[in-house]
Amino acid sequence: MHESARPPVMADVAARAGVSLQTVSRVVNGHHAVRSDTRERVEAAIADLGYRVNTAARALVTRSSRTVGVVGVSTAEFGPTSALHGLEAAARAAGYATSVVLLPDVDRAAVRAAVDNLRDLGVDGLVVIAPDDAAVAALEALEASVPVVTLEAPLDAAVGGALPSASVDQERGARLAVRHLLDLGHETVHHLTGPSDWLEARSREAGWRAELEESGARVPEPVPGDWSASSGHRAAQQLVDDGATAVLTGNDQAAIGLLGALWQRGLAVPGDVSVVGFDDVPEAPYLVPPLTTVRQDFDALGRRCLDVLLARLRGEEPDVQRVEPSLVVRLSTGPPPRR
Amino acid sequence: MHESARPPVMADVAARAGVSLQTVSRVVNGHHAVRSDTRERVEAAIADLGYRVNTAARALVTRSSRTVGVVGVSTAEFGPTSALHGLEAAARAAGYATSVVLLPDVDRAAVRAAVDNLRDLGVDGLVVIAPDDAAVAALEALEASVPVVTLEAPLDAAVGGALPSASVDQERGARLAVRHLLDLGHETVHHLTGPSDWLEARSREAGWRAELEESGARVPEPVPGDWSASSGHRAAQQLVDDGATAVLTGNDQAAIGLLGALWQRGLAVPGDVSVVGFDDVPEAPYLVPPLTTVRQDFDALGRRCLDVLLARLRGEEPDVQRVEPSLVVRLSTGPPPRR
DNA sequence: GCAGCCAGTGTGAGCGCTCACACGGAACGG
DNA sequence: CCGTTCCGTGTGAGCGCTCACACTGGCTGC
Repeated sequence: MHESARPPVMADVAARAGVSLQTVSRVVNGHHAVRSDTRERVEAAIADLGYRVNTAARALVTRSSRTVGVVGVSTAEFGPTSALHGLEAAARAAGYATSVVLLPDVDRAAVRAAVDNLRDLGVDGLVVIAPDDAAVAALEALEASVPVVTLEAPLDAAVGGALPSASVDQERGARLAVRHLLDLGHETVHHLTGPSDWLEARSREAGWRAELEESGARVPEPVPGDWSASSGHRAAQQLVDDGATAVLTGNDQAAIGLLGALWQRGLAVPGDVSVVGFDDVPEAPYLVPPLTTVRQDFDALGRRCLDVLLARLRGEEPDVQRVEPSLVVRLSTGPPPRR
Repeated sequence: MHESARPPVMADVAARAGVSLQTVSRVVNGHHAVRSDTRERVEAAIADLGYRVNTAARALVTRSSRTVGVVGVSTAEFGPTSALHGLEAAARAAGYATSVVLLPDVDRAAVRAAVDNLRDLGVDGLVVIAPDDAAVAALEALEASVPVVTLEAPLDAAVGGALPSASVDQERGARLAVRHLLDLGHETVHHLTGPSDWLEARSREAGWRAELEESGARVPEPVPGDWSASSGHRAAQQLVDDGATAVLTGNDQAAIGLLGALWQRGLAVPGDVSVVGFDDVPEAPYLVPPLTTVRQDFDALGRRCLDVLLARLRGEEPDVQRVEPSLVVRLSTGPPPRR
């Protein structure tokens, strides 16, 4: 390692190895047409000098920054966070850097601004982990300028042209949960929804409704929630008033809130009310009582999502990737109370 | 907006506005020495053409990418995640992009590789949200090459040269919790620690110990944990065997695990055992029972951390930033059981 | 035996921008 | 009325790299 004011550039390496710039470039980029002793000489020079390629210069000429941009929601929720982790790991493995913009509010203007930020950075592709209507709407227009993939915006989204995406089969997850509860003997299953402008929330609700209808069970009015524990807490009263014996919540956070509220009212879970969450957060097995929930592999989802993006960057028309959810039965579900 | 194969460049704008390249550059960079009608003409041309500056070209010549790199741990935990959100928001507000590397394992080699990745990207500065010993050790050597700031690695860290940092006063937080429990009448307070190679965990333990000692209370053997709910769950038996009546856990996740385990054993909280967490995750008020915990403002922490980094980029020697924690008393703490 | 080929290397140009500097002209003092 | 200052603008060079192409020499093929 030499210490000098200016970091070494390719020309320094070329001079030291006694070759041309072009040859150094070939070595750096793993080009095959280089004799192996030449390659070794260049590699030695690179190591001696502590040379590192200048990404800005490379990006300028190749018009590619080998960076993917991620637009996400600024919540510390388990799902989006884990998906980001999976995505970043996959991107890094594929030689891409990851630039993020985390939005507190996912309105149309904010998404648009975030996308512009990222585009100015020269990202090769974009992933949006915020599949609510505003985000999707903001995305539709600019599809042409840079490849965009969404996480959790299924093909059947009611909005115009389908964006390529990776998603968990939410509908199936919800059906699994409803089936489980009906099989336990519950007459019907109540649903505490996620925010209705989220595609995921709508898919879960659709699955819940479909499974109930197909089983000939009454479909109770869904109770609106917003993913948060506090919304689960607030919803408890209405669910109790409705005489719910089984509740499918939009996610585990909401289930936690509901569990807390039921406990405060002296209601037993699952004795009086069975509760199923959605996500399987790491704490789920340790809640009081341990939570039955629909497990989603967010990490895999993030990886899949990157696969879709890379396929698009290669010019392919990738399929929508589906990740299968599964039901994890713990102690928060049981037979309905006897009348 | 004109559609064309090549996106417009500065020269196109210059031609359209009838000025030189340099003048366009001045307008784009908000330079003052431009007559206002010239500026308006240039701005109109920019808007017409849909021109956007090419960051790669700018970075090449300015040797600054206006990007900060963040190295974090790949856990969906509330603290690091929220800090990242705060950091990114602050960076964006300051006109910086944020590139992340999220590591599943924070060993020395991984941190080094992550830092190299980010450095190759040309980041102006680096934030490390993974203040365990391995990370700090990996950081020490390269301090010179790029400004580094750590989140949660306090000045008094036992390791060599202090890195600039922003951190919550963990010791004070732990003292607050211990004080609260002693005031309730507990003879002493047990501690379920975080991983011992984490600086935060050690600070919390130090605060816990100091407060006990200063109060003349017995200092029980701390029980080792790793931040996870499952470690809290596992620790329950030992704590019960030790006759603990009050436990301070390393974080809220561990508290959740402990709460679950106590419930399974039929022990009442706070009747038999009082529990205090650390972090104040959004679910804390809804746990069974609602959790008394030490609140940390991670979002503010992230913002502060970026302030420190920006100060360093301006060439200042910033102070270590401290964020004050506070105790949030809920229902998981009460007087000790009567004998 | 010479056209043809390919592996291995070098050459020149240029990606889009900012920097240091040069330059003309209005404003101002003496 | 001329030197000095400033404002507004333009000029040339060059950041570090990759691209398309040109070149060399040893090899195959008929």
